Amino acid sequence: MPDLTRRNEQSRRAILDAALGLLGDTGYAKVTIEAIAARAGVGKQTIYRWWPGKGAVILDALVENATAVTLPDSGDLEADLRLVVRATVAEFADPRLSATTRALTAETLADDELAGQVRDRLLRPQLDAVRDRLRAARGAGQIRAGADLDQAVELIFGPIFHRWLLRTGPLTDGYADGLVDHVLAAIRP
Amino acid sequence: MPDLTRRNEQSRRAILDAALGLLGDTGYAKVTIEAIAARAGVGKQTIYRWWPGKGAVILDALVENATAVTLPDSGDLEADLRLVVRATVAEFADPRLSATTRALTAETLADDELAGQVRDRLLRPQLDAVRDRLRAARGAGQIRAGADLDQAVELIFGPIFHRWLLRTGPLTDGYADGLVDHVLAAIRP
Amino acid sequence: MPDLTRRNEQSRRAILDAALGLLGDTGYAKVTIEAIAARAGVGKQTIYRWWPGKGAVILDALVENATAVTLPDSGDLEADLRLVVRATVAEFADPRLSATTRALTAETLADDELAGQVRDRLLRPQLDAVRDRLRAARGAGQIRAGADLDQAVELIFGPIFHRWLLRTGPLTDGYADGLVDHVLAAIRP
Amino acid sequence: MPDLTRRNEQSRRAILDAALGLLGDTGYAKVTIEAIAARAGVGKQTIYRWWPGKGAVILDALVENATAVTLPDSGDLEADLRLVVRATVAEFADPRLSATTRALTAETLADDELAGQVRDRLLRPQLDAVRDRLRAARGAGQIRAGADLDQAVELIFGPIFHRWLLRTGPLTDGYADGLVDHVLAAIRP
DNA sequence: TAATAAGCGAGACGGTACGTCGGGTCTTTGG
DNA sequence: CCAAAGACCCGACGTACCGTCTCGCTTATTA
Repeated sequence: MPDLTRRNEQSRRAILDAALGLLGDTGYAKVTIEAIAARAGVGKQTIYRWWPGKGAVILDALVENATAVTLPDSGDLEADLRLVVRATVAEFADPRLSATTRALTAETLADDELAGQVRDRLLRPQLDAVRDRLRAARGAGQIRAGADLDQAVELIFGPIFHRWLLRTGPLTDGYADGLVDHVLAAIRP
Repeated sequence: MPDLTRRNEQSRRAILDAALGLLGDTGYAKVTIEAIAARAGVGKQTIYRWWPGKGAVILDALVENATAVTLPDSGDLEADLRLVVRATVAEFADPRLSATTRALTAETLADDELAGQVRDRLLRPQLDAVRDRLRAARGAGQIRAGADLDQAVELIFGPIFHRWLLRTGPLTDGYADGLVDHVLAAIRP
Repeated sequence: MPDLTRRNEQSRRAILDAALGLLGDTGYAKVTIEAIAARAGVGKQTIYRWWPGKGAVILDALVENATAVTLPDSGDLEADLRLVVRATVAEFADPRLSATTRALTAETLADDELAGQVRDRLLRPQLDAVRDRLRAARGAGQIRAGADLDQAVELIFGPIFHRWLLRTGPLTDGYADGLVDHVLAAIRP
Repeated sequence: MPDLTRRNEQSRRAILDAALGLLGDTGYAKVTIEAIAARAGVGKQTIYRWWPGKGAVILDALVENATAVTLPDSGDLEADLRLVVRATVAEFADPRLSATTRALTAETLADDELAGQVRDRLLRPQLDAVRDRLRAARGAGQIRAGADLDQAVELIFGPIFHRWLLRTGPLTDGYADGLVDHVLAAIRP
């Protein structure tokens, strides 16, 4: 196994940048290990040495660029939720960002190990942030005492994901607000 | 464009059966056009003549085998919903059925045209059946008058999809029931 | 076996014309049974019903269009030979005519039966005409009494074929005349 | 363009050997790039990387195995020529060797570039050796001073080729000797 | 003058090979 | 000993033709 201390940081960055660049420029189908290597000016082996496959590279690239998610706690649960949900919906609606998610989801479907990594390293922070905000709201009595917070979180993000994958409707602020309304109705005391 | 009347029904069936068989026996990665053709005892061209790609073949195979979905209307909305949701959750939990869904979802991510077909021909009937049941319930005053039924439907299926894709929790009857509770809470008067 | 009396003359002509047309227009590589059928506005089966393969079609087309060869007998053997040899050389030098010969030769290399047909139906008349002229010359004492006329004929056409296939030199009147000189030197008394 | 220094010599040899082996064992029609690759235990790409097509592979194989041709100069031109011509005729008569020549000739007919290569790399040495011997003979006054040596060479090999392609007669020692007689008669002083 | 048989255009069919692409591994050469 | 470069074996891609096989339709005998 390779010695992490000898890893070339320049190559690492070039590979991650190339992966994201290709995703944005040419679409998911054209993103191959060979293309990443070529765009990064790197040998294929240098990719295989440090990552198990294309999906892992993309995941690393996204995790690297992901900004820490922190939900505001203004005291007004509805307003706070509206903020995250609108942001999330906008992200899925953006073709650029959507492309990377699409790519990663595709890899995920054929690779259980990767699926776990994506869940834990990329999505969990986001989901946990929302759950923590809900927990605070529950403490404040704005939510039913017995409400299952994990399920509440999925009640928010599941429909977005569903609508994005199936294109069953628009991904707009209006949609986001409606979703928040429904979810709140489900968990309020 | 090929003349539909001259199509060989035997080959058509053999191809769809081969596609499903391979998905069940060897897993998604091994399902290639070449393998389907070989297993069906058919020339590759016969597949390309009638389908644009692997995804379309799988879709046709699933649509062909799909049983018409009809929701019971026992008058008890909660009981009726519990039934569908439990069934859906069980389907996603079953490794065999899950494999085909996984395969189709992967193709979907790289092919917008196919995505639309999957939505309209495979999922819509299921989603519409649920929506119709909800409409009846709304007529009976069991649901808020102003409730958005489409969003309600997504509120049900979205979380299941999400949990299935991300493996964030078990897909059990208990989960199904909890989900129904939440959704009902969101849309009841 | 097909009934010759019911053969459609129009189709037969269309096929032969299409074969020659394709050879002239698109080059040998593009001449396929499918292309011939398409250009002739004919079903593939109509070709396979009457000919064993592409080579046989081309052969028939050439035989049909071939003009009867008759060598003049002016009494002057050298002049008479010069005439045929110049004509033959010119034929091989012409890109259009050369293309069909090339195609036929290629088929010949993979099909012994066809090779015999080409020899007997297409070339023999030409070769025999020259041999007959030589026989007359031998009678007139212009050629050695014991000369092998068949070999003499090959001595004329062999080098032309060789030079044409291998492109070892130009195919001009000058070349033709030089060849005649050499051959005559070989067989004169 | 590929880097010649990195070429795998083992693969190269295996490919050439496989090509010749297939030609000998199964006949020309079965010699495909796929078959060569399979028999050589090599990826198809490795063939396409280094050769433009089947013909070029066969040519290389033949050139590699060709023994340097050197004509003896015993002082007796007739005896020396008889030797080469008999050997050449025997080569064309041998079904094994004939098969490769047939294959190469067929490729040649559809590929001008290859035709030039065959001429220059495979046949020229043979032809030049004979021409050199003739030149020596001319120096010794055994041949007409003004004789065109190139044409003389074609006068020898052309008829052999012609007879081989058209199967107009047997390829025996007797034929070879008769041919030498005629050619010598044509160029003697 | 029907009926019946063949040829016909069309093109789907099971195949084989094509030439290309990308996967993941291995090797060479140079910091 | 990492990294670039890229050759290697492999497997699948989508395409082109092969030669065979139905399909209806037309066209000529034969009853």
